[in-house]
Formats: sequence, structure tokens, C-alpha cells
Amino acid sequence: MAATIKDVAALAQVSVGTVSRYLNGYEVSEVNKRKIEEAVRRLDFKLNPVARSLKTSKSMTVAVVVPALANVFSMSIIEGIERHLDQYGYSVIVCDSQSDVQKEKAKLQFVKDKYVDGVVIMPTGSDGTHITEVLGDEIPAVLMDRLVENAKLDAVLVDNVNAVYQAVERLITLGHRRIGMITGPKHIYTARERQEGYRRVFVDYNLPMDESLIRYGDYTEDTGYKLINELMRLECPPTAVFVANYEMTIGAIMAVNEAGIQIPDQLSLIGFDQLELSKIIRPSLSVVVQPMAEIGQKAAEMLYQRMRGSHDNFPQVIRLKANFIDGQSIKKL
Amino acid sequence: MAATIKDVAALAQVSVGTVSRYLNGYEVSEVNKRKIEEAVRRLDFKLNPVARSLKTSKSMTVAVVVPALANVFSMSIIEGIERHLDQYGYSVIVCDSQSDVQKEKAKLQFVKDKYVDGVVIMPTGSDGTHITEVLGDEIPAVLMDRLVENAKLDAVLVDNVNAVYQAVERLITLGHRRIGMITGPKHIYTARERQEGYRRVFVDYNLPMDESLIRYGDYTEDTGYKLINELMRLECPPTAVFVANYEMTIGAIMAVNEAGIQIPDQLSLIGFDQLELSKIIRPSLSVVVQPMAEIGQKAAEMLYQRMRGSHDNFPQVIRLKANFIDGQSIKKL
DNA sequence: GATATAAATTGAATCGTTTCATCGAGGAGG
DNA sequence: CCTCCTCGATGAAACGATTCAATTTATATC
Repeated sequence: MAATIKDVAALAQVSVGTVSRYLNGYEVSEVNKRKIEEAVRRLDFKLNPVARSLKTSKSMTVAVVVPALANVFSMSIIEGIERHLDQYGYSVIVCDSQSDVQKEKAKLQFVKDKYVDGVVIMPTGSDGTHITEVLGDEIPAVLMDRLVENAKLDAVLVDNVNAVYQAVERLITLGHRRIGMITGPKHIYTARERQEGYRRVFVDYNLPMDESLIRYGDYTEDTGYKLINELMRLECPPTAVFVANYEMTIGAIMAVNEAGIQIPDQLSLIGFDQLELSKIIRPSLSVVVQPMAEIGQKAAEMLYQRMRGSHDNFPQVIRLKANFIDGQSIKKL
Repeated sequence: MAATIKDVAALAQVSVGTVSRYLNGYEVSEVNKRKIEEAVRRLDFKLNPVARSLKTSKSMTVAVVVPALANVFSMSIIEGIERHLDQYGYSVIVCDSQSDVQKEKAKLQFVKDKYVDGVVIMPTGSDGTHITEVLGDEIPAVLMDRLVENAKLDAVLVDNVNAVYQAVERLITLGHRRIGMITGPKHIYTARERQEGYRRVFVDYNLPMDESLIRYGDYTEDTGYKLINELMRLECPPTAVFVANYEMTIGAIMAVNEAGIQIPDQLSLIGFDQLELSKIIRPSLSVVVQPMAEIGQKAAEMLYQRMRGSHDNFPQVIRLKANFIDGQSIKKL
């Protein structure tokens, strides 16, 4: 059906080896070069990447494994990755681990078996044993957003500690003392970091910290809703709440709306991740936003270097800054 | 390095042909079956999909081409596709055409050259000539969300006409007559459909329609912002506005907030696409929501049938219903 | 037990590349 | 003129599976 390298060789009257050399950018004589180009054109020859992969064990494909595809965070990152790797001829296959470590492992095995050249992964658990276990060290992997234990890997992270620090510090300086925090599961890296940022403010300002004001959700809308209600029903409720991811922020806002709590008069609120929140909600919500496209781009860049065989200062950890966007959802006490 | 089918055959003392039969689910004698299973286990044998692809010309990969990755609509659909196709062992390559027909064509060529088994595409233009031109008819393709001219293809669409009809009808029955509409570019299928829904209500209710109240944006936040301002600055502004996609809805809400326009008292508003909008905005926004996951799932299902060689009633067009979610953003006049 | 039929097995050819040992031509140096 | 190099060209052997014609084995029938 489609022309093969043999057809090209035959038409150009050279050996297949020569055609292959030409196709892979090695020196061939001027005259052969012209003959081959002519033949390629006349046959509309396209190199078969599958056959090539079989020989080279390279697929020009990378995989991105995330706990969920359909959220702004994942997709912005994936867009960044796709855009960056596109220029080098790589394609990106996406995998949804559905926040399940078993599934994550299965997906890694799956893409490994498919001979992907690299993977960027947003791990779903705090342990990374299975990652290196499956991928070995032939397939480069880059972590993003979350660090894991028991796996030496490159990573692109956001400085959650200081992002949260900044937000909570703002609350403190405006006079808040009872500050609620709704964060993620203790076993997730980013959640721990965000919590640490919170803690540090209290330490640095030498203020007492009330552990009962920290609530651990699972990064879903439902828990955001539930936990803020818990906080507000305390006999001495917080005057401000910081919610440490997007979905939970949505849930919290819903709860607040339903309960008719006035923001910022009755409660100051800081959200996470989505600039839009600040723009469409009234009063405009103060939020911590992460540089999502940049995470994707940096991860892609790092992975690309590794796939090209560079082992410079491995494992490398890049930390990007998050921004605190001040809105009108904080009251000065 | 990794075990091959030959190693398995050698260890099990059968021919590679038999092993292959076993692996592909054909009948093998009980005793051979056991021997092969034993060998597979001991060697930790994994079938090499690349080698298989070379023989079968199937890559067990599909591509999804969308105008933009980083929006909820695309990603929800992709999630639906990935989830559905995962069970059959397919992987999903994502491609961002950046709303550029040229790039779309290039991406199609790219994935075709990679031997994908099928593609689902959300076309960026109204013409589909390049799609069939590139893909030929060996590679099945399914359109989603938008129909194109000059290409006979399966498609999964949303009944935009009636979704919009429902929303606008609601406004009419509540007494609104000057109803603004902010829709997409005239050359995009969904935009035309949404506009048609609007028009029909006026026809059916035998009411005069003011063309100047229909504004054509480009589905971005910016134009949503700009166009609603234009509408509100008319000497006789609309009492209600329907915004026909998510990004423009965001823009419109921003503009409304900035201008201090009270909803629904001074203006009734209906948004699009995102249930969240209804939940977090006060007063809760009435929205038309599309069944995004279902679009992905149906598209995947159709594509799967085609990839398996079924040609039943081609080209098949599936239309899904959108839902109108009533909020508190509409005032009874 | 002989024969016909069906089912399971074999092993080589094949898919379309890359790679590598080998070869030949042309140029430089003596 | 001869030898030594260098470089491009050659063609066959991989890569790891599937497939198919040919062959063996098992099963059924009389």
C-alpha cells in the first residue's frame, strides 16, 4: 500500500541503508541525496514510525499521568506540556489515574509497555516506590506538583509553603487570629506543604495555633462544603478561612452562600488555584494562584533534556512561585 | 533484555506460533496452555505492542484533536474518552489545534503518520475538507460538538437549538422582550445553532426580533466582557442577556460586576456550560449545561465500533440533550 | 482398525525500519 | 606507483511479534 523505504531505494537505485542514512540526517553524496529526495517525493513516502520504534525502542511519545483529567489544574499543565513537546515531534498520551495508586501503577506499566520515551506524573500518593519499580531507570520520569518518598526523581513543584504563608500572613496582619484552614489529605505532599506554610506564620508571629481549626479534606467539592460548615458551627468559629485547593474552594463558597454568611463581614475567605474565582465572585475573592502553564512547560523541558540523555544534576527539583492575588474577601479587624 | 515470545516458546517447548495463538486467545491444548502460562510467569513476559503493531498495522492508540486543551469542555470530553477506551486497551493522544485550521490539519497528518487507529475531533472551522483529505477513509474519525461541511463523518452533537430555545423561551414567558444574545463566530457550527434556537423562539411566539441585540464574539472571555458592555450601553438596553459559552459568560459576569449592575433586578442573565457557575455565584446563575462526559463517552463508543470495522448506518449523528438549570438570575417582569 | 475430518502445532516468511561489518573509490603522502 | 586512510555505500541480519501453508495429532464414524 504505502511506499516503504525499499521502494524508495529501488526507485532511487541506491541501497536501503543509504536511504536510511539520508532519512536520519547522516552524510550522503550529493547525487544520491537528490535521487532519494526525488524518489521520496514521487512515492509520497512516509517513514513508518512503528517499524522505526521496533528497532530503536523509541516511540517519540510521552505519557502524562494525572489523578484527574477534568480539572483546570491538570489540563493547564497538559496544555503546557503538549505545546512544548510538539515542537520536537513528540506526542502526548494522557492517563487518568483516578486518584488510585493501583490504577496509577497499572497506567505506568501500560505506557511503559507501549515504549513511551518519558513520563511526567502527578503522583496520587505519598509513596513513589511503584514509580521507579515500574519505570526502572531507562525511562525518564518527572514529577510535578507533588514530591514522593522513596523515589529519586526530577520534579517541578510550586512553593506552597510560602504561597500559603503569604496568604495567611495577610490575614494575620489584618488582625485575624482564629484562622481556619481546609487542606488536603495528610498523606499528600502539597497538602502537607500548605499546612506547613500555615504553621510557620503562627510560629514566626509567635501566636498560638489552634489545631482544631485545621481540617483535612480530600480535595473534592464535597469536603470543602462539609468542612467549612463544621468550622462555622464551632462554638468559637474562625474569623477567616483559607481553603487550599480549587474544588474545595467551590464547595466552601457554596456552603457560605447557602448559609447566608456575608463575606467579608462575617467571614474572610481565601481560595485557591483559579484566577476566575477572583474575577466573577462578588466580592472578589482573594486567591493563591499557581503558575500552571509554567509547571507544564518546565516539566516538559526537563523531561526533554533527560530523554536526550542528559544526566546533569539529577535529581533536579525546580520550585516555582505561586502568587497571592488580593481581592475584597478579607476584612480588617 | 526483556523476554520475547521466542524465549517463552523455548522455555515452554512449543513453537512461537503456538504461543502467539495462546496470547491472542485462540484454542490451545490444555497441556500447552499450562506450559506457556508457566513460562510467561517465570520470564515475566510482556508482549511487545510495537512489534505487534508492525504486523497488524494497528497501534491501539487514538487521537483527540481539540481547539484548546485548557478548558473544562475539552477536558471533560477527553476524560470521558480516555475512560471509555481504557477498558479496550487504547491510549489517547491529545492534540491542541489552537483554533487554527492549518495547525489542525498538521496535527491530523502527524497522528496519521503515527498510525493512530482513529481520531475524534472537535473541528475548529466550518469546513471539513482537510479532514477527509488527510485521514482518507481507512482511519475512522468522529466529530464532536461541531458539524462541518464537505465531509461525511460520524458526529456526536448537542442539541443546541433546543437548549437555547428552552432558555430564551423561559425569558419570554417571564415577560422579557428585549433579549440580548452573545454568541460565537458566525462560521462556527455551534454558534449558528445557538443563534437559530434564539431566532425560533421569537418566530414561534410571533414576536419581533431585534437583530442588533445579537452580538458575535469569538468565544473568549474578552469578547464576553466587551459585548455585554456594548449591549448595556445601547439607548434601549436589553432586560435580559443570554451568553452562549463558558468563557464569554465569565467575561460578561466580570463586566456586570464592575458596572455594578444588579442581577436580576437590573438585568437577567443566563450563562453556559458550567454548573459551577450556578453554584458559586450569587444570585445563582441560570445556565445551560452540556453533557460533557457523555459526549466523550458516546464519541469513544462510536469510534470504537468503527475501528472494529462496523459500517452500520454511516454517517451517524448522535444528538444529546443539554439541560437548562434554572437559578435566581432571571427576573419576572 | 481403517478412514475421513477436524483441530492443534509447526516453522518460516513477513511487517518496515536500523545497524553493522564489509567493501570500494578517491585522495594524500611517500 | 603503491600504500594507507577516510567516507560513503552496500546488503544482510536484527527488532518481536503475526500469519499461513503444511503437517501432525486427536476425534468420530463405520
